[in-house]
Amino acid sequence: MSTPTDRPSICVSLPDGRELALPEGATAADLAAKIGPGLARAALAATVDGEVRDLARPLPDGAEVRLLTERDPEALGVLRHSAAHVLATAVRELVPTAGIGFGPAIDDGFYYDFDVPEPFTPEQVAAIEERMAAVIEADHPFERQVVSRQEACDLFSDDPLKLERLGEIGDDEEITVYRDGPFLDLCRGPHVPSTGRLGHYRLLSAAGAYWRGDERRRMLQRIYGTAFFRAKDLRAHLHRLEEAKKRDHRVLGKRLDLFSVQEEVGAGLVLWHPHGGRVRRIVEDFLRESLVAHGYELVYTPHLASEELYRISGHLDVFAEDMFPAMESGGDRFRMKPMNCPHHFMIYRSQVRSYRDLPLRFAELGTCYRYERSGTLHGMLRVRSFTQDDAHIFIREDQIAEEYQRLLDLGDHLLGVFGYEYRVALSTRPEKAIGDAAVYDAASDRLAGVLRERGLDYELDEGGGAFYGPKVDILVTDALGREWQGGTFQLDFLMPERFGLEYVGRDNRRHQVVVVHRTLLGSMERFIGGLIEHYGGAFPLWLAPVQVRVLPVSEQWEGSAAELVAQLSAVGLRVELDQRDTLGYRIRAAETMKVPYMAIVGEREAEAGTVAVRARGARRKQVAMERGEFVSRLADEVERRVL
RNA sequence: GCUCUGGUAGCUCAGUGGUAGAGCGCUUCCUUGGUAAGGAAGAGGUCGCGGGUUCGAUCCCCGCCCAGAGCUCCA
Repeated sequence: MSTPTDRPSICVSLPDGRELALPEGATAADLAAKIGPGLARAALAATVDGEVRDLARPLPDGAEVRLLTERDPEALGVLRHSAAHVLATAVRELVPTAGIGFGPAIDDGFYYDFDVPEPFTPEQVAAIEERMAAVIEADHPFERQVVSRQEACDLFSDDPLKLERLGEIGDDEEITVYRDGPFLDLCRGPHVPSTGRLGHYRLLSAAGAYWRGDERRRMLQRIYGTAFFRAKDLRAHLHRLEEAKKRDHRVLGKRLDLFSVQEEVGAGLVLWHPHGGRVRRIVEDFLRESLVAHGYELVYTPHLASEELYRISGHLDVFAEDMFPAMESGGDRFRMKPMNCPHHFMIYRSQVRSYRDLPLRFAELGTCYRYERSGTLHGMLRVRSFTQDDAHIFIREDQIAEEYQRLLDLGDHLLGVFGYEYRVALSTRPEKAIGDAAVYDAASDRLAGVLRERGLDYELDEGGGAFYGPKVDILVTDALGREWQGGTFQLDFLMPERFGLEYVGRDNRRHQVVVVHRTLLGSMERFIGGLIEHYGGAFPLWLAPVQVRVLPVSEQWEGSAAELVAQLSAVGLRVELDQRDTLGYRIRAAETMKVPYMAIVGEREAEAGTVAVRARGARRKQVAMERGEFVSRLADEVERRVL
């Protein structure tokens, strides 16, 4: 389409379907200006036919253009990537010899990797952050320039990291550099129009990171930061980080006396203290009860096995590094078990199974041992000895869909009780898959069908499945909005073959079973570590290690208080009598230990046969209650597992 | 495993080349207290472990162990 003017023009379309004519060479910024001065000020970047671009780039004729302001989620990534450049600008000004790695935007902010002789000190990071303010103040425009390979090589001749990256850019790709004031970077962009658009940012930490994420290569120094459009959002983010620190299960685990990890015992080996043990036992009891109700058989298997077992499973070849070394005894070699699967397979194999027996569901709270690398250990969340809520389900191929329905029912029930939101992901056949691709894909399709049927808006991870079968993952979101692995249901077509797991069909022939490996909570360690953070240590009544503290106002009322303790214990409540020091002191102690209820007994209560009930966090808003009513209310709250 | 930082009383931490301190907690005594710390006294330490330097090391140096942040890894 051409217009009868002497200036050639282009036409672009907007998200609302409107079309606008612009002079040839007009940029997205020009477009914004044409639409209105407000948008011209607010625009940060644009999507052009779906690709995010700088505002300053000329628009192609016929493009679909969407102008991005701080309201668009894509804009935040652009802002953060630009913040990374500002960070690098500041670093270069303070340390001119610093080599420049990569500086991407990430989920919660951005980072930049620098090649410097010494790690950054906290003082340096503070100085860099201050320097960034000057770069922003200067309001340098981000200038994009397309250069030839030779020009780029010349520009970055003293920066080997950039030259290496340059070498990887194909001849068919455009090489672009971006400049903001003194800083020039090899970068694909896009960026906000100028450094002045950065407002609310914070540098968070500095630590080593391998160049290209490869542990065989040199270590660079990475600085992490975050940036937002609004001060409020930055504040909220920093607050969330603070909150996460306060909820750290390692800190709470110590303060609430739940667990410890001690040098003399060994790294990654968790000791469950009595109160942690109570929480675990309650979770386990609830889990076992749910499993039995869902048709599982509970099995038990030893903590170690002959190495031969792992030779059959094939794990010895692939995962020997991650297993504890062998123990020799009487000429046999034994290993601490790194997983329960082979043991359960041996139980399955111990007799001839009929198609009528299937599905067969073996569940075990199975303790496993894996020699995780020292740097990966983390409180209860990454350990070397852990108890999986493991199960192996043996089914016929035609039972896949129904079994996954049951699994999702069970998962939904369990996670709901703990107050977790979750989402689901399906991982399908990777390149390296073994066996019949058609069988794999048919199974994936069936799983997808199940998820659709349940109305689940699942995420598809194409090619993310294991080489032996597709899987469905449950990803839970905790109270702070963080995501955890919340269960995985893994189909396996390989192990049945390796172990010869068969059933006799209606046709009186042997057929291979299909195995589902599944865990719902993961491991007791990881799950309860996660629960501690989810609840911030304030467990709901049904899980709380101590549910009630009875506090006599003075020694005089101890007898009456003891009667109440007996009444509460009689219905199975976990109750303590606290008779130390002053009442104020004991209230403070109960709050600190996050005990759900305080039951106070003084003259008034002793005489009236009542109790003054103060709930955790309720300050002075306490209520007087008949004792019987108090007991039955708590019993009911436990029974219904109120959150 | 790698880089950096750290390890002092049960906990949180201060401190020093001449064998060590606080607060909380614990024990005992006084107080019998009505809603987030009443008062006093006392006990409690191989200053992570092993070497080295030094007249002398908790402190300086080396190795190891453990922890933290990040990287890498996670059947």
